[in-house]
Amino acid sequence: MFSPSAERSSSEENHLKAIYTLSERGQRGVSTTAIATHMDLKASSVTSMLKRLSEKGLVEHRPYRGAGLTEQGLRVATSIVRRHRLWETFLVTQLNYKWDEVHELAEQLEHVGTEDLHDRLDKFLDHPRFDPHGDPIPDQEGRVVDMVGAVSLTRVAKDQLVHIVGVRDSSPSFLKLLDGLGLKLGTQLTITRRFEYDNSVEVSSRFRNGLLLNEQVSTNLIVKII
Amino acid sequence: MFSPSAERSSSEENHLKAIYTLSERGQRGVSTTAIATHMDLKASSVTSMLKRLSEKGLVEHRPYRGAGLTEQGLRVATSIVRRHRLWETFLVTQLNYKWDEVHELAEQLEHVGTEDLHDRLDKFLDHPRFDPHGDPIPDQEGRVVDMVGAVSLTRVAKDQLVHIVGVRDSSPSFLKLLDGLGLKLGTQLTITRRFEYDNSVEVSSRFRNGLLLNEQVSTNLIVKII
DNA sequence: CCTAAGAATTAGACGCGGCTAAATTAATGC
DNA sequence: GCATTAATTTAGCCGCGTCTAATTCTTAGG
Repeated sequence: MFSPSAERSSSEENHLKAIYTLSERGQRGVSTTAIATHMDLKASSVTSMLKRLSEKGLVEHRPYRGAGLTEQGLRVATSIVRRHRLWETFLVTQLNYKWDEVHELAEQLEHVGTEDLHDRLDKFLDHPRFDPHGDPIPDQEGRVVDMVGAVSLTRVAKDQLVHIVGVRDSSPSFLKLLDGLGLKLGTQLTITRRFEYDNSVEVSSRFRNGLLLNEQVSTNLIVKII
Repeated sequence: MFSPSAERSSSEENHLKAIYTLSERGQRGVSTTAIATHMDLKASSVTSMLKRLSEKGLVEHRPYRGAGLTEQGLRVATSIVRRHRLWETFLVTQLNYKWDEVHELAEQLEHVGTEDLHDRLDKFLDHPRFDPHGDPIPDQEGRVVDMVGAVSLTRVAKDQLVHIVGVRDSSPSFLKLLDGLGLKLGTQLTITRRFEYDNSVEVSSRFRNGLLLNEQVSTNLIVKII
């Protein structure tokens, strides 16, 4: 019921991921050069890979005009991004790597094993919605927390009603802290006061008023305006 | 201070591992055919790899006479075995895989990343001495717990007299169970029957006959042939 | 001590995934 | 609307890691 799991090489998966990444900000039709630059390859190498991915039905390539992911290609790319972010989360939260040390490793681990492995890893990590860098982790169906309009709590104006959609720091200690404060995904709150002195904020939720959050905490809370 | 970490491919590492494995039971000088059979490759492929590994100083290859690991090759091979068994332990104890599902995955994971990653994984797992199959896990220096001939009870032949020298699972609940069964370090026993159905075994000790141990228990019992 | 069987190596091919250089197409400026 | 330039593709090469087929070495039997 999922990706036909036709054998894919690491390089193929990396190309799909690159197209995925580049088409997020940019428009449809990612240029060969853009992919090549992004992956530190020569354009000619990308062209031949696009041809192969096109034959596999993962990419739609109109020569000289750019490439985009097919429905199927999008599913694969999303899965790879998910794997990457899950491994980064694992490395940081379980193996005590620093957030800036994990990219290369995750880059390798993401190509190993089956979907099942990553579903188990996801479960083991308790279904994190954000990786250590604050990027959203797609779920099994490829859905991502809708980040449009999602910002760090520090960015929100006074009296604006928001709800928590994620955290930027998924360390157990931070999550434990939030737990202790009664803050969880979905909690609705408002900034009632801001203190310039240390950039701390006072927030109120339905359950609790006058909760003081220091800058570190508010920075790591991702919220969305309702 | 460790392996010069010259880039090694997965295939190179797998060849080293094969030579390592095959020279354990066998004598020095592993034949090309033995390696090829073990790895499901053609002999000619092995020959060319031996040549490459020889040039890298990891293998000593006397054409037509067989191959063996150099000092350096042995270090690398031991490291790969360590990585493999650590990943198997991780997959079983943390991701709830069954012991018979993890080999292929570990086979891939073992080639990823640095020594540091595996040292961290080792620490995370609390320095396990045995993998889920009861095979010993080499430490950072490549040393294996001094238990020549020590294996998981599951590996022991019927009617072979053994004694318990360790456990792989040192959780209170498991130790309590062993206590209840009258099994402790030093207890001598023999497998009297094996049941293919669920891989359980029936054992007899001096104090007790016809004790049925399920797979989980026998796997976690490390014994030594007397 | 010679030879035939079998093991091992060498020779030559191929696909992958990269590269360089040449050819081609699209786009831009005038 | 045409020429120049920039982007892209095509052609052809290379190393890795595999294979098959041909060749060479070792060895065991007689």
